[in-house]
Amino acid sequence: MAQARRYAGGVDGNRSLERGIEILRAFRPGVDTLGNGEIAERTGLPRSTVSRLTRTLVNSGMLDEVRTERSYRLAASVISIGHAMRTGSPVLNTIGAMMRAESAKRRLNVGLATADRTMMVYLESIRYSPRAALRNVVAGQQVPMELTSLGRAYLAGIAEPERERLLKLFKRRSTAATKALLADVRRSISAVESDGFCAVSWQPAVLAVATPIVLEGLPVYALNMSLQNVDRSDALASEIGSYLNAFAAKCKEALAGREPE
Amino acid sequence: MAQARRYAGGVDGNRSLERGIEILRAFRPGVDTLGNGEIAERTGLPRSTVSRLTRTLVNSGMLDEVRTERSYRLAASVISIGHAMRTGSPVLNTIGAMMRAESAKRRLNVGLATADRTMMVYLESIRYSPRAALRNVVAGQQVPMELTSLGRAYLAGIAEPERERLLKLFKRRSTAATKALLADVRRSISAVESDGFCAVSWQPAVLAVATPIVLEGLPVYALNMSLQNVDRSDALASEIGSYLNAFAAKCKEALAGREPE
DNA sequence: CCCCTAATTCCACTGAGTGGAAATGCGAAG
DNA sequence: CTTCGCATTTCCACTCAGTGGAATTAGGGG
Repeated sequence: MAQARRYAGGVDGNRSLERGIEILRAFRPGVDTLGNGEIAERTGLPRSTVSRLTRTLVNSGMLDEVRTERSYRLAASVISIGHAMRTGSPVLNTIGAMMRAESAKRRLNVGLATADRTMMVYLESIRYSPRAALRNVVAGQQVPMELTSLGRAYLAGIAEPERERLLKLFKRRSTAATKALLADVRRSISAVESDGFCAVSWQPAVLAVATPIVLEGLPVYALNMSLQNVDRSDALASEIGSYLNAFAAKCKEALAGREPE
Repeated sequence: MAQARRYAGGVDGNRSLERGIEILRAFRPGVDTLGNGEIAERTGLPRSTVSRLTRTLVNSGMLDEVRTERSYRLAASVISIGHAMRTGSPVLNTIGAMMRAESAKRRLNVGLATADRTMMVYLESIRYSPRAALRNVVAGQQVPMELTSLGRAYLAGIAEPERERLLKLFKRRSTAATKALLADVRRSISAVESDGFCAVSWQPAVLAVATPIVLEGLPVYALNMSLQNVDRSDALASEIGSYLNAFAAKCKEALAGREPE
């Protein structure tokens, strides 16, 4: 009776685990609860399978069940694992404090991110604000790779084949202006290669510059500095860029010291 | 040849998914990389199984592989899921800003947490600091349930049978002073029932008071306020406690307004 | 109260997953 | 460069865990 479509993962890869992770991923930022039906829709999995997997995720503490509305939400466990990821990260451990100091010194925002598929994910984002009405740190927030300085610096830092693979994905998803966009992305990558950084303003009146951090045995990271409420100008971009280059050099030095550990 | 011990999960529950989650959990705060061997040791799973599951987790983006040292670390994906959890949380969305305002107004730390097994996990922790040398927000950080005001307030907020189940677990794990400790926990629970809050100083010179937040269709949360560099005094505790009660009432009002949504 | 919708459980089937053994890879020592 | 020793990965035959369509149950609205 079971007409399971043959699993493509082959000998490596565990189908149920993959599917369970897919279910967790179905909870995108902003969604609170999802019912099994919605999950089945979003993931394309059979409803009965979803029913069983969500139950397992509840038992494992990754989901909380909301009996009154027959639905689920991400449980606190996921942020404790996220916290473990951040405290484990040797890069964040080493340069987190430096980033804070630099933000205060230069009076601008400093961020550190790496890639999750086609998005950049902040590991840390320090917002400079003159008054202590500080923002909450947005660790975990995602921004699109192809539109941001962070993402383009990342692209400049990774190996050729992976870069081309990602560029193809952008082509597929952005509806309009693809050609101009891709050219712009490549221009940013060249800028990183020649100047060490690239500058982008994907949000109005925000100027951001970023540079890749490439270290053996670690994913490629991107470090950025940004400033709000300014007009984009090449002079300003290169000023911030020079700060960024200097700071990135200091970071790499610090990281080189503690890496072999 | 395969002599798999019969899976206890029965018809509900997916063994592979459970095991995969166990592997993610093996990365506790502070650990950077783990090899398959270490993971097998920590989880008690067969080495070959671990090998296959870690590969799946890499393919699913939850782990990064460090080829040079044949090991794995948590990938950025886990913090984006964590971020989704935080931005989805209706409680945090509603009272996050209020917490920040309250922290500034009362000049003390304000935190919001819920339970992950026997630990309390901060969803938000706003540290008051007179100078803007603010700390990074420690969302995701865990503190032991039985030793903290947060945890005891949580215990006071949950249903009887679940509470007794947890108390038994504490008995099992704490080596010394169990009896005195449990009595102390029960005293805190009584305090919550009579005064609305409990006060605990589990860290030297830090006074913390907490109160539960119980809402239909949501996990039980605990809200706390704390102050550093003070001596524990009942007068101070009840002063902060009254602030906390007032603030919690305001929070519950705000939450009642937006819950039915 | 009864229908309608959606989630859950049932069930027979089978291939996905298993774990011990063998092979492979990697680093260190000679 | 070769050999040894350890750890990880691959192989493989076996079988039970997992599957998904159908039946059932549970809610919620009229």
